[in-house]
Amino acid sequence: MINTLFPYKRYSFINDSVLESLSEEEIKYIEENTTVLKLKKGQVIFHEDTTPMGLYMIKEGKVKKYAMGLDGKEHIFYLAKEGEIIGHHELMSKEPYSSSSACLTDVVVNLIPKQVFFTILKNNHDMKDKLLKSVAHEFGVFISNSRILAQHNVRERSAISIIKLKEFFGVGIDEGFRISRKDHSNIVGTSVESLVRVLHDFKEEGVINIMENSIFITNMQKLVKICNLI
Amino acid sequence: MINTLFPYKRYSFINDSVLESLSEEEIKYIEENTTVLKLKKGQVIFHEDTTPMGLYMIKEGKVKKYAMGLDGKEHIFYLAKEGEIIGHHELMSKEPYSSSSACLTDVVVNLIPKQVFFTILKNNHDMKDKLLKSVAHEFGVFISNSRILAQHNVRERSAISIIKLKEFFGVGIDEGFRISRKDHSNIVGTSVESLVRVLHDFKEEGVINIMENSIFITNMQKLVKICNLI
DNA sequence: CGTGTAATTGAATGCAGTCAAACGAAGTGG
DNA sequence: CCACTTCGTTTGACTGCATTCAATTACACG
Repeated sequence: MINTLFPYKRYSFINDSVLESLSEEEIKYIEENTTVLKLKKGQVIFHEDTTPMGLYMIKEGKVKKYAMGLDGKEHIFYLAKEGEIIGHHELMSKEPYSSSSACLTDVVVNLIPKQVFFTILKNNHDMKDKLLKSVAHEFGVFISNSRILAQHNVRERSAISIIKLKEFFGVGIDEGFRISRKDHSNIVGTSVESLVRVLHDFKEEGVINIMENSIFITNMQKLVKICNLI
Repeated sequence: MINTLFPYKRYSFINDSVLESLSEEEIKYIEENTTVLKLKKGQVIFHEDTTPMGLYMIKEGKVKKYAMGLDGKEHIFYLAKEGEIIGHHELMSKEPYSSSSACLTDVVVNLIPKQVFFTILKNNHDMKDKLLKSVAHEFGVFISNSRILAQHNVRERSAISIIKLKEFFGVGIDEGFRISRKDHSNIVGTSVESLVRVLHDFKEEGVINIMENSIFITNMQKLVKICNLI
């Protein structure tokens, strides 16, 4: 709802929580069987191609989901934050992780062992429905992302990323967000240098401002126009 | 299982059927409430941004799922064939279609009205599980596709597409498959001209052959190498 | 204060897209 | 049956966006 000009929902990283359907009892059961992990910025939560141990609930911090490229370059396709769960796709499809997850900030996660997860899922059909709905929704978001990657140039993708990141970091008006150029360029799907050049242009054009490495949007309307969406 | 050198499963279009869990009774119920549609090559099954009416079961033929780009160019991200269902994501997420579907060949589909689908889903938890598993699996495939698009060049993506298409069309050794350059280029994510040039190169290098517009793989090992995967 | 990492800027290369035109196949109507 | 049209495919030439390599500047941290 940040901006009615931007087709927000379909392009957003944001996902509804599927954990609302849990009863008091189930929450208690989960809490008793959960391991709390405190992770530092940069640490990997799980690695691509490994076997899922359970489900991760993010309690604090921001997380990136990415796939490793040939040259060691990361392809970041999803950002998750407090309240979201990660690793549920692979748990459900009973396949190895198709991607890796790592911490963008210091993070606190709860690891729910897979037996616990499946026990709850077995009885809680409401949660099953929510999961189904959630995954199906993410699918639509993913299609949008994929299309953006295929059909927009670096300048447009960068503009889109800035709006999505502002929303993701949940910053208000007159607030900026901070992300490394490397992570940012891996979200946009370009090189660090190309991103830097585009950011430079945006600054010159008066659509953003960069202070202490934080990005501030100064002209949202113009930025949305640059996205060239719809 | 076409070729052990190619990391087949994770990149394939192929998806398990979720319809196996249906009982005799349920199949009868579906058949009584189903509309059979006969569609010509090129016809659209459903349009992006419209409201789902139901679920489509493909009885005969091949179907492309795609999203429209700015310039009217299609971005094809999934191919489906006999036995598969399409439109289930949007039905489950209760959102408008996030993509369009059209016929690559003449097609026969069964349209199962959404009430019928939901009635069955309500009682058949096994099918719900299978759907969940299916969508979660497709998600992994999708991540792979997205990564390929982001990190491989046109030559590599073309090679990958040829192997996937051979598998999709289910042709044996010494058999070719036929697809228009336009559709093919929209799968690869490039222009028609660029694809043609790459195909020309592949032919000269002896990895494929083109006869009567059908593509034959003549040196799979070399083709896999060109993919530059893993 | 020095050292390593991140960010920025410059220069050069090349991949792939666009535009334009030729060619081939298939279908239409006179 | 042939001229005509239309559509799909192919090839050529040109252009430009974005990557890569290289060098410099800014910044964080011990």
